[in-house]
Amino acid sequence: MIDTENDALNIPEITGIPGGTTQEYVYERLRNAIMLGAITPGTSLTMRGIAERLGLSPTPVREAVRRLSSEHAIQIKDNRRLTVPLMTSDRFEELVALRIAVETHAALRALPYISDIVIDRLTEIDGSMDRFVAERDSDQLTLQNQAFHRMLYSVNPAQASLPMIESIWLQLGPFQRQVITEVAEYYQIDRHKEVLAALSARDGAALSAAIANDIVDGVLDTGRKLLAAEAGGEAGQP
Amino acid sequence: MIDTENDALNIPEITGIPGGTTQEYVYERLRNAIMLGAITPGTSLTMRGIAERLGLSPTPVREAVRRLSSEHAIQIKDNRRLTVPLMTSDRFEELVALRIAVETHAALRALPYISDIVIDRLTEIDGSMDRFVAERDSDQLTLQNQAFHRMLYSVNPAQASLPMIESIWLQLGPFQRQVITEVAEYYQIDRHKEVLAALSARDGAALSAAIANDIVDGVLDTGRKLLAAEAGGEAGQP
DNA sequence: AACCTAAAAATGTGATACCATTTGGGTAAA
DNA sequence: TTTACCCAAATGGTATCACATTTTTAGGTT
Repeated sequence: MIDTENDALNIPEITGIPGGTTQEYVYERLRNAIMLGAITPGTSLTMRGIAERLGLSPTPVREAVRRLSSEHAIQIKDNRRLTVPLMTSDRFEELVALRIAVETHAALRALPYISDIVIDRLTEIDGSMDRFVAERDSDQLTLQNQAFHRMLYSVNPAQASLPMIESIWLQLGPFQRQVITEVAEYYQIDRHKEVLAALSARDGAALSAAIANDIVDGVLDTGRKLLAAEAGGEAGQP
Repeated sequence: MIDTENDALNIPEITGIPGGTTQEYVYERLRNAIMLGAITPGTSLTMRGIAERLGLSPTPVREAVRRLSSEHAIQIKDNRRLTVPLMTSDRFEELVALRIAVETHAALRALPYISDIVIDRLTEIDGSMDRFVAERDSDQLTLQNQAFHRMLYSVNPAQASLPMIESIWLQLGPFQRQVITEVAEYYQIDRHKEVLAALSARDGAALSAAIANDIVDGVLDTGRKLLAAEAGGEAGQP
């Protein structure tokens, strides 16, 4: 019975959150597992199962699960079963549209605070992404891609939208990774370069368009293909 | 010592969440308290204090507090003290701008699904708001205003932005209520009527503008005045 | 053989107990 | 009077325990 959970939880150990609580550790570990697709959407888990698997008491696990549930990363079904929600075509389109809306907004709000130093750092991250593309390291690619966007939006000192953006990333998570894995070569048409150019020119309209293009090219198009393939090969939804 | 907490927690009893867990009850009750401004921003609370005040064990309280903390409705300071974050001018501007961005987006995504039945229901809610304006019942006014927006966005069956919108409401919460209380008469210039007109005409641009105007008139302008007054009379931030 | 039923195992939830850490206040010294 | 320090009280965190519900299994009935 718990064997299925064993399968779903063979997560790379978190490298060690320094002064964190156990509950934080569980949260980060589950979050990573979801992001990296280590928990196949649809498989059912139990809190006690996770606790036993991690050698912990149910208490901190329950808190972590509830947090993830309130971020819509985990579904608590009516019968006490936990699952990572399956992605449907409608939900996917909605999440991507929302991501574009919020991220272009965040980018525009960050633009007034952009400095050359920040542009340099962003360029650096973008450069490291090129290397990871060459090495086909999709985990690091995902990580650096997120770092790029996060740094851009965080330039705004009153930043309020980042938590929501991260929540969208999490919901799009298992998918986004799959997408990047399958079509890593796309990244050679690097939309981040357009973002950097728009930042240098302090051009809001161009920035907005570049962010939207980055999301569309990086997630939307390929995500649609994947969903279509899934629907063809195997029924994703009953 | 707990007297301060007593002061801050004289919350109207939740009218009874039917089959909910204790943790859910605490969450809803604290959430309401924050929304209605029953917890003065800045006053420090403790988990055990809240638990004792509510006659519960610390366990469900901690879970509820953590959830609220991850929604940025409660701040967990470094010294184990819980506070509702103080509103600053920058943060306020940022939250309102974000609210406009996300809510106009949500409205536009809902527009294709609008039916005459929905318009009727929205009109009904708007009518009840008029009555509450006359009665100066600002709590019900807040509630109905939220119901109006929530119903509009929920027409979209793949809705994904509502949780984020509610999170923004929560962060804006104590403030928003104060605003509505002070300037309830504003609502006679009813922007909701413009929203309804745009919906009837299935006019996206007009809808977007009407939602933005509703937020600007209802929150932004008066919120700015309030912040200015606070800054003048008493230092809100050191 | 199919279906209903009863017993047994397991699950989520909340209270309690225990521990390490922090806080606060009062005493002692300057 | 002020300042440094120390000890008791309180706090957050986790594990364990107890309980009500649910799920699963086994058995018996039609």
